[in-house]
Amino acid sequence: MIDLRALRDDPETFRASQRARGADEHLVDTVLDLDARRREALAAFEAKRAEQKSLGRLVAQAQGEEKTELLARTKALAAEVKALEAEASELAQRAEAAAFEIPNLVLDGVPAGGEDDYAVLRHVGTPRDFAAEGVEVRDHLAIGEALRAIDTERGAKVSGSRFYFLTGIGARLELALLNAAMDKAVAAGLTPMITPTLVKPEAMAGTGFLGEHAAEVYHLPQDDLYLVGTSEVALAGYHAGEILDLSDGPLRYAGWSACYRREAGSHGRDTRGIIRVHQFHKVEMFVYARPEDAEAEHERILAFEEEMLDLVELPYRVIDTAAGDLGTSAARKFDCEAWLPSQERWLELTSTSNCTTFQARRLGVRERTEDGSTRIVATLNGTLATTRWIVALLENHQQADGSVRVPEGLRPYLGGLEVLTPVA
RNA sequence: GGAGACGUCGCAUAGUCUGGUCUAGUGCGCCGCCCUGCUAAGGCGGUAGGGGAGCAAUCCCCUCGAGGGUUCAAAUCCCUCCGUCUCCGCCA
Repeated sequence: MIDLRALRDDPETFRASQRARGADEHLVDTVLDLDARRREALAAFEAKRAEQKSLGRLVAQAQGEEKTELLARTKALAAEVKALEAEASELAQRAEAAAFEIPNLVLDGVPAGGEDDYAVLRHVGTPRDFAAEGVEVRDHLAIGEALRAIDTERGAKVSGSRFYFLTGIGARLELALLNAAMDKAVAAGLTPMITPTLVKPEAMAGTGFLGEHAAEVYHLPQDDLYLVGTSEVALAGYHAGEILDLSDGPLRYAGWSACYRREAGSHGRDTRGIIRVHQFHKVEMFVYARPEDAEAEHERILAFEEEMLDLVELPYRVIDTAAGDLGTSAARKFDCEAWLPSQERWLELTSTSNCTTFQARRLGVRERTEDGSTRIVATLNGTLATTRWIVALLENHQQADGSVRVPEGLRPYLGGLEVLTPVA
């Protein structure tokens, strides 16, 4: 939810933001108009309501004929009040619905344009030259099957396409990655959390996932609950409706959860292996910060992600996502993409969004300021590890003999194992 | 799954039966001031959130778990939902 008062004060900034996203800028004027009408209707209702209340007080004290007469007046008033209230609340709903359509205001410096208009901020590490090494590149599924680590056939048998089993060393590898991520989070001062994966509509809507991406989300109609696509949803809802004390710095969490995605719009994309699946695990960072600290905190989260990528020794690049490719809630987003040797392209492994006050406004998360008043906080999120990392790990560390080298940072989580060897 | 009790402005509690000076009282906590060698005690005052109008002082509206309803008028009566607790059943 955008800041209506800010939109009223400076609509041009919002129009510019809409243009950068390739979204409809006239929506701003629709909201402006509805908001003006809403306030007008509200003032009319409130004036009439005040009259009704003061008259009501007289009724309580009056006796006999005077009372009868007052009752007649106040009875007529009641009908007017009811009508004005209905009008005001209808306009309030329409204004809010329109305001909900406007995605978050993009930050200065975010590249304009769509999916392909990202800016590459830097490259870290160098992809291996497999040809020079004499290694015939195999993709993660071929490697994973040889290691008896990934079983997509039985995943499909049990649950359908885009499901899989991680077996043996595959299961251990995922646990190793996620445990390493959790340890990293704890060392960095984040509070580890294991979160619900079924949430109420309010939590889902509050994080902005029921807008244009509603088709991506699993819904259980019998219980009106949603399966989360990320623990961000639960962690954002965690402090919903609360007034926080951020005087000792931001509140930083790391949520471990299963994630569920329908992948409704991605038929035919990444159908092989476990790159794009319906269910996976993730350790997600989530931060509540003061609005003026949000950009610094965003850099901090990005730094944690990069440290994690360094730990597993993956070559990657960092991109600054273009406005049109931002989620509804995000004002800026940095992705880290690891090199995928089998396809010779970059694969998103982490994504960190600065949602400024957009999510917190919907969810009613505020802080108590020095002067005793309250104001909306900023929220940020970022990936620390997911099941998908296994893909990049297997491919980048594969060796000529079909084995896979375990990066040193991960060895303590695999009982010191240095090499994953194919099962004969 | 069944039966019952409960949900009030940070915390605790009054108010609900019997609708109207409830414009939600009181205690604790917190903040300011006074008193006072210091501290404690005591005294006085202030202490929820959201929204609207206004240059401002200020005024008004909404919120007593949430949403509806009845009524001239709802914390109070009725309905639905959510949550907490107790007991029973069922399952671990």
